[in-house]
Amino acid sequence: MNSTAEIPATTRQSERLGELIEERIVTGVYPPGTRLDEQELADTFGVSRTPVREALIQLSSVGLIEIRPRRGATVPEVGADRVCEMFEVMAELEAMCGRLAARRITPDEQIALQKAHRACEAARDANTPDVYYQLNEVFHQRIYEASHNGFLVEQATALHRRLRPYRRLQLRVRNRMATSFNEHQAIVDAIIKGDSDLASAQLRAHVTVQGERFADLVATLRDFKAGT
Amino acid sequence: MNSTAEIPATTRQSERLGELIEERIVTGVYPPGTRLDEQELADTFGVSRTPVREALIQLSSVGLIEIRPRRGATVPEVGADRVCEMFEVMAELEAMCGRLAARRITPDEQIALQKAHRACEAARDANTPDVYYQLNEVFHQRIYEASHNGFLVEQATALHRRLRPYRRLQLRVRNRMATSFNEHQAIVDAIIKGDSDLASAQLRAHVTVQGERFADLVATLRDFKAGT
DNA sequence: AATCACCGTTGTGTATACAAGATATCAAAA
DNA sequence: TTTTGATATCTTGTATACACAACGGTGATT
Repeated sequence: MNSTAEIPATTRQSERLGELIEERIVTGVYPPGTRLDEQELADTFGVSRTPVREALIQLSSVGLIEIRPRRGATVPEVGADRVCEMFEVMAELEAMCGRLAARRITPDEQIALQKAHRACEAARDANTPDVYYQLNEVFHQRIYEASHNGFLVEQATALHRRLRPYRRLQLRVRNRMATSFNEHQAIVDAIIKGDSDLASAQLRAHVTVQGERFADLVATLRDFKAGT
Repeated sequence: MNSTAEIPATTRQSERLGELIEERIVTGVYPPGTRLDEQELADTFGVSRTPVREALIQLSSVGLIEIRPRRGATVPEVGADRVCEMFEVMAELEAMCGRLAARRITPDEQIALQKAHRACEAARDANTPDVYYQLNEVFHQRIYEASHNGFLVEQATALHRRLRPYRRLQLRVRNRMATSFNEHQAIVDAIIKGDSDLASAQLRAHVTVQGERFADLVATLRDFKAGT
């Protein structure tokens, strides 16, 4: 598909380390509030402190961890309100992707988009939330690409990645797959039709509900906690 | 103004180094295509290679430089189309700020915004483009803050910073200050009025013209080059 | 004469050593 | 008993040393 596939075959350990640590953060192995000791990480991964430091600095500048001078790195307690803010921005980025995609999508990309969409449908019918979750990412990625704005694709992808753990929480919400798929359908229709305003609005709403669902979930958890 | 002013008084040399190098990149001291030799930078700033490397990695993950494994860091040739893409995204981010600001701005922030606006007016009347340029940044920052979305503020500020050198090119375009100020006026009116759609549209247009102006400038330069 | 291979140099990637600040512990005094 | 102060330890920040890959040049071979 993408003939400009770049396989840099990075020799930098710090890059690989960054991914490993990021993985452990988003999967909850290093929950919020965790102190990331450099020596400890170095021992864990069998390398020296140097690549670990480089990885931490990179993660820090992406916003995944916080580094306070002379006090080390910690996984930040991402406040629920913060996450909501991020969903708010995500909604707008996706809306922008949709708006541009409706105007710029090529025939090939239309096919790819519908293919991804039908794959989601299959996952819905099979009632396999995990698969649907995966395919959903592909679906959105297709829309990003159809915007024909490389910088936007990067930004949207990055934020999407960062929000992944919070989106994951909603996997098994009642009727989530069916609702999501119907929203996707409307989005695809709008894009194919070339209705940029509609596509934009649909996508914004689609993502915004996720943010609201997250807020609901947090509120529920808080009440639950308070109840005990 | 902001009582939560955080002055971390960073002890990390790499952080300061990052800013210094960034400064030199955006001001053209290290023009696109420059090879950034680690030892050379270390000597220049009187430190060892370690902090230099950390600074470079940070700049790399922000996208300001490119690091290819075993081949060192270079200042990328940011294609004109790439910059246009970034302006396109910037326009959308600013539009979002305006939309939210129109709904959420507080009385205090209204005052601050109008104050920044009047400062711009003074610079326009004094016909001092450099001052106007500075105050223009403050003006936009006020709008960001009025969106009451901290994450959005960060994203918008970061991209604004990154686009600064390209915006600077347009400083002395004919009537730029007067036009810009009039656009600002419309934006302020829309925000104060609470008309989020209008504020959003005005801001999007305001930034979009900057991107188009940049494109025009590039086209002109290309023609000029071809002519010689 | 042109091309390819080998070797030397240069510079990145990693490890270790050292310096300085921050935290923790323990003791002493209020 | 609590609080404060001093010291010890631990961790980060920086420098230096070493290993290895990439680039360039020179020489030999076709």
